[in-house]
Amino acid sequence: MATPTPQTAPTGGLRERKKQRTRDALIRAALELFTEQGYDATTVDEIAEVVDVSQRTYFRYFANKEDVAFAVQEMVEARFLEELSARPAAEAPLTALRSAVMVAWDEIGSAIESVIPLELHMRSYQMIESTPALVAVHLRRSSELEEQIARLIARREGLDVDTDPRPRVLVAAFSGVMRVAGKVWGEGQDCSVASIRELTESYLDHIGPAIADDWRSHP
Amino acid sequence: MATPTPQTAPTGGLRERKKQRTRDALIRAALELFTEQGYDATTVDEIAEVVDVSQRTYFRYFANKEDVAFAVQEMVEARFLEELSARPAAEAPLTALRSAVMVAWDEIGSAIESVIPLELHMRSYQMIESTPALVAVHLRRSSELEEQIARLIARREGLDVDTDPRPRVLVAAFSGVMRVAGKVWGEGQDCSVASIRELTESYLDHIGPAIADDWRSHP
DNA sequence: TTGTCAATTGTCAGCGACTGACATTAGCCT
DNA sequence: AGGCTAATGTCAGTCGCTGACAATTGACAA
Repeated sequence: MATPTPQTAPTGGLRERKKQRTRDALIRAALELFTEQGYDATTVDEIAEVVDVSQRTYFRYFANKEDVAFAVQEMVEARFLEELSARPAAEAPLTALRSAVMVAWDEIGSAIESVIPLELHMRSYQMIESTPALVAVHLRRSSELEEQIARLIARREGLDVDTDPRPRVLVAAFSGVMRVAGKVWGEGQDCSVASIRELTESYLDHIGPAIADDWRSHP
Repeated sequence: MATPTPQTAPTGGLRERKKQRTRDALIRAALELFTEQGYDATTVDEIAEVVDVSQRTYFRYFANKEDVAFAVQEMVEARFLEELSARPAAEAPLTALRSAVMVAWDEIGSAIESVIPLELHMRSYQMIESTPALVAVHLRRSSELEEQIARLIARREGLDVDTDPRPRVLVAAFSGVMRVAGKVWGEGQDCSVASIRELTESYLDHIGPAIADDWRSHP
């Protein structure tokens, strides 16, 4: 109580660095095992053994077996939110979302590399999309992110999310499209960053026309 | 091999009726326990005990603890798909989706009552929305439904889902909006069927305007 | 009715995810 | 060096879930 708020050493301590290393090692080991032998065929004990820690320690870093698969995604999402907050207020909502995604895709690469090889991350993404248990978690996480995005958009436009349905509706539509783009990408061959960037861009361009009623007159 | 395909009695057998009764009893018991004490606080053994069957038998009817919570939803979804297939080809895609939802909402009530009280189903829906593990499963199920809907829409319009992105994009946007409507309803007070019907209708009306760029000029 | 066949269920053993409790180790700070 | 506390290991136990095998029970023909 009387301590000057020591607060677990800001950054410099050996302890902190060691913890970070263990965490990164767990992520790397987990993703490697998941992508090689499959998620279900991998046990938490295996992951812990590779990193040479006890199973109990794994569960002190990650709440469950699934969470470790999304540790990198979490970084990406945080990056996207930052980018969205930084978009000029003059941009229309959908435009701001689109721009933020594009900028984020260009910048996250290096951030990811600091934890795991980018190629491993790409393979992990596809692994998630083809593992029912992880698809479910991924969707839930996405919907939580949507709520945050909706609130950001509402703030930009000076609206209240609980009164005006447009922020949530727009974000719901936007996210749905993003998800489909990611899914289609995962099913395709080209697993490069450029590929998903293009696909995303193309799909976002279709959102307007798809809502319009007369598909037959605009083929 | 030489048998004239007996195939587990079409409908009339005592065996079939008994199975159906057990299944319904499991659903009812599970939903009652889930809504009363919470999903996590309920064990599969408890559910089985109420129905007076072994835990093993429960798992012969449902693949896991989560599935039983969505047994009724499954009926509703099947009903919606039927309704959508029956919409006249002249209707525009988004219009057909909207109409199918509305008609489905008006008709499923009685079908649900044949298994569990409608009020229990409504409470279950809110229970699902407030249980992270179930939210995840719900979203995954929804996304699988989306794929089916997209293919239906594509067929209506004579398109190929793998070539033309519009069916999936539209359905993604549509489903996102539906989900938000359901979520907002779950958080509100009025848990009647009429209430969710109206909310859905209203939210679907906003999808067009929300995509448009100039929110500030149309408050 | 009775006996045979197949479907349903119960029992049991066991794995893997996860958690609380407590002992042990190891960075940190004076 | 020595005490403090955070991080880790160990252990026991619960719960979800599954395979294997035995017991029961409806279905159907002789």
